[in-house]
Amino acid sequence: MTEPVQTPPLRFEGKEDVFAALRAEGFRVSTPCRHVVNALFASADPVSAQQIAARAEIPGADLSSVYRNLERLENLGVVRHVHLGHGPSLYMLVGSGEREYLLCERCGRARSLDPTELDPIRDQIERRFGHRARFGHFPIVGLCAECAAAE
Amino acid sequence: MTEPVQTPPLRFEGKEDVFAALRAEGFRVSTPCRHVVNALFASADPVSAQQIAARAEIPGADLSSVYRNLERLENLGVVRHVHLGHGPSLYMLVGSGEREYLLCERCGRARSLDPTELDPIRDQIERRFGHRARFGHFPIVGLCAECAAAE
DNA sequence: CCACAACTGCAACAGACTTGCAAGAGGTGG
DNA sequence: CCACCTCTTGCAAGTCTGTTGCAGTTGTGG
Repeated sequence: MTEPVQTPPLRFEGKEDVFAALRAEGFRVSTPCRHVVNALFASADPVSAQQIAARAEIPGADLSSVYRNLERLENLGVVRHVHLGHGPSLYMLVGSGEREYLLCERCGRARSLDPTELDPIRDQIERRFGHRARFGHFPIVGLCAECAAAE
Repeated sequence: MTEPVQTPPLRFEGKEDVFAALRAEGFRVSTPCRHVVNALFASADPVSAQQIAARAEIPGADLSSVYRNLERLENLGVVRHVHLGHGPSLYMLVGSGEREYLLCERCGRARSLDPTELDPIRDQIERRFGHRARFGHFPIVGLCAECAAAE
């Protein structure tokens, strides 16, 4: 009925791992589900639910099913979404373990980082302001090197 | 017709400065406009358009007018808005000059900073990743000291 | 291959804006 | 101080993103 709570630290090397994890939790691997997972594995950049639904692969993919599958995958720890301010949420694979992101507000590309890479920055912010930054859910928005050069 | 492009580096010490700036740009200072400016000056924390419209001060304040005024004020450089992920955009006074914000995703409070305070952090990010972070439009989201302690 | 709960697809709904337009009201010139 | 002109308003309708209810369909364990 409701989604299960949390996942053990799983690793997802490929689609089959994701499907296996879903089945292990009692979820079913349906056609729309496969479609969403395929879309996520097919794109290096974060994608919106609209973009997933619009893929040629399955013409009649229903948006609500896409959202429901994304939500499930997010609960499973396979997917994360970020908010770029305006526009829809963008979904991306977490891969294995926690990731944090530098998001370019111009080209929309996300650069994935190991959280330890941002620890010095997080520490510096906490030391100075007592604010514990969480870049996992809300990435560091700005301009990537290319877009900054093009400004 | 359309909003003018950008503003010179103005300082807004109080409501009257804002009204004067509006008039100087050819805009009119109407009742809903005053209402929005009053609401912004009355609140230390960022507020949503809904909250502004709902103020007791003027019962029949129309949401679309609030949005239109906020947009104008933002073009004028008086107001900035931030996205807390879910929920509506939150609007706040820029005050004088640029500001950057630490936003608590739990209590919604924004801590206003002088941009120079974040320069070391911005520099460190740029040095390591070539990513030019812009915290003005999208603040650093995380937990403020109190909420972090309560976790 | 069966049964049955987990999904799907559809349609309606919700929240946050946005837009079109006729009516109304700042404010400036006379 | 009044008239006029244009900027603004208020309302209604529309858009966009996402959510929910429900009847029908379909994976899956047995």
